[in-house]
Amino acid sequence: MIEQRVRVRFAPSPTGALHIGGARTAYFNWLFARKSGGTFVLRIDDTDTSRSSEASYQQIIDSFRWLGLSWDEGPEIGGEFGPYRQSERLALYREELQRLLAEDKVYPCFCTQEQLLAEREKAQKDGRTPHYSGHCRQLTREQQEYELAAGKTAVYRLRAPKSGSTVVSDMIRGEVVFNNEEIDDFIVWKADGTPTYHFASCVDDYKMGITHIIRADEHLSNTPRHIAMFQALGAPIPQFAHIPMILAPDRSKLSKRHGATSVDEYRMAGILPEALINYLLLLGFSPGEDKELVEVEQAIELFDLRKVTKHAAIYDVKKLAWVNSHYIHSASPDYLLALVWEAWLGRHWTIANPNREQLAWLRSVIVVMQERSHNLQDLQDGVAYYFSAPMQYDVKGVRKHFTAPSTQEHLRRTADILQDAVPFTAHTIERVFRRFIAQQGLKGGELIHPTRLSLSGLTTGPGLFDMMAVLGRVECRQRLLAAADWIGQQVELKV
RNA sequence: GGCCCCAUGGUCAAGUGGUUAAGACACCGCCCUUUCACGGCGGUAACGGGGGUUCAAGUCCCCCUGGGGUCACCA
Repeated sequence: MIEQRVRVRFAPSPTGALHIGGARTAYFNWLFARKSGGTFVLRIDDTDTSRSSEASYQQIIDSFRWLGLSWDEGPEIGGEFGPYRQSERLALYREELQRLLAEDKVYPCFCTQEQLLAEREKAQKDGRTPHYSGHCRQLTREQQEYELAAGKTAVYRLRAPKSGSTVVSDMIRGEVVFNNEEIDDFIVWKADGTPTYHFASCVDDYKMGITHIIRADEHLSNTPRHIAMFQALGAPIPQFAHIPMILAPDRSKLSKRHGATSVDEYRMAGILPEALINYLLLLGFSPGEDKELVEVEQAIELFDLRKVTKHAAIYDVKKLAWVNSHYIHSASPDYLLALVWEAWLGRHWTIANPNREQLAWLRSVIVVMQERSHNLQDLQDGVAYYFSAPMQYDVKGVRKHFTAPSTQEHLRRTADILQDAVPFTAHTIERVFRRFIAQQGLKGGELIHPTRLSLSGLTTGPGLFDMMAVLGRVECRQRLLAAADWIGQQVELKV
């Protein structure tokens, strides 16, 4: 037996954003291809022109690039089996349809939608599977010609096997047997002159030499249809692997009401692509050796389709958040700075072409904040006070740290002693601070907390002295005096 | 409704006839500490139910229950 080069594909339809379930399916395909030295094909299933849109096509492409899922053949880059958008392959489908028609493997059907609907409803009522009756299956060539000549519009159906059984050999589930009576003569060609998904997909898999079809569980029931389709086409039957679905926390199908469901939404929520792809790997697969944090390179090594679970997984945003914070913490400051750059620029926190010194300072803001950031948002919204003095002070903080009678005076004194910290580093600042605390007979927190609140307006944040070093002496002094003034005003207002 | 798939803690998930039933997230407690995080230590928590097979069943078989999918001129 000749060992065949692995060729897999992911075929999204551009009717919306790339779903995380789709992203995981794509990733598993990609991993399988990379691991086996095979080819990963990206194909766009846009036969449904009314629902497909250029915008969502673009969004899907962007999501793939963002996730780092590169394709070996597909839109934008081409390949020897192109084109890779089904809307551009119509002539090919038509050709295959003609062939199948000539071989009598497909036949025209003139039943109206009303007839079919009635049939279906009756079957439903009688407790039978709502299948096509086969009304037009018996039509002779002459009868077909007659109807066509009369100008009747036709759809085309596959002459599916009516007896025996079809065995789906699935790499994850083993052998799944379907009774062929369950497969009806499904439509392969619509009245509007375009192929259905089942037809286009199988023709493409055949023509593109796809060896393994790795797709979501929901297609398992469709597989005997596809096998019948491949047989009609005279195509080899690919290997199948149906991976379990991703469910919402209430075990229902994931939908908008469950929050973020698309790759794009996670990107906008400040999730790193490395984190999302890592989390996706953990859904339905266990890398083994108690590994949870697995980067792409290692994932390629560890991935094994046969070890994919059989049951659906519920996605857990908390764990995603944990994975994400790991990647945020271990990322290089420059990388993170690049990621927040646009946002910072938009807020005028930085300029388009900073000099070396300015860049170093921006980096220091990242450095001091990244350890306690869990996502990119934290690095965008949580760093405002480095760029401008706080507009207000945390209410609870004020009650707790600004109410002692001596606070106002302590803050002014602190502003003064900062002159002694030379150079102005976390180390020297702390030394000056500790000395002052000792002189005044204070407890550390009695000075540290009011200072933090004065400088950032917040009660939480990085180590105070690190934060002060980043802010700089002048800024610290101004903010401390401003806070002291503010406290003074509050006292007057009360009186 | 017919057919198909699935079933270990709240969630992800090891486990392939003999284990004190891993680990991670989350949660709780303690420690570290100027705050918040991080980190460290510890804890609560699971084989859906019922029948078999076997010396022995989370692991094999059957039934039930539950969940999911599919049966379109959507993909």
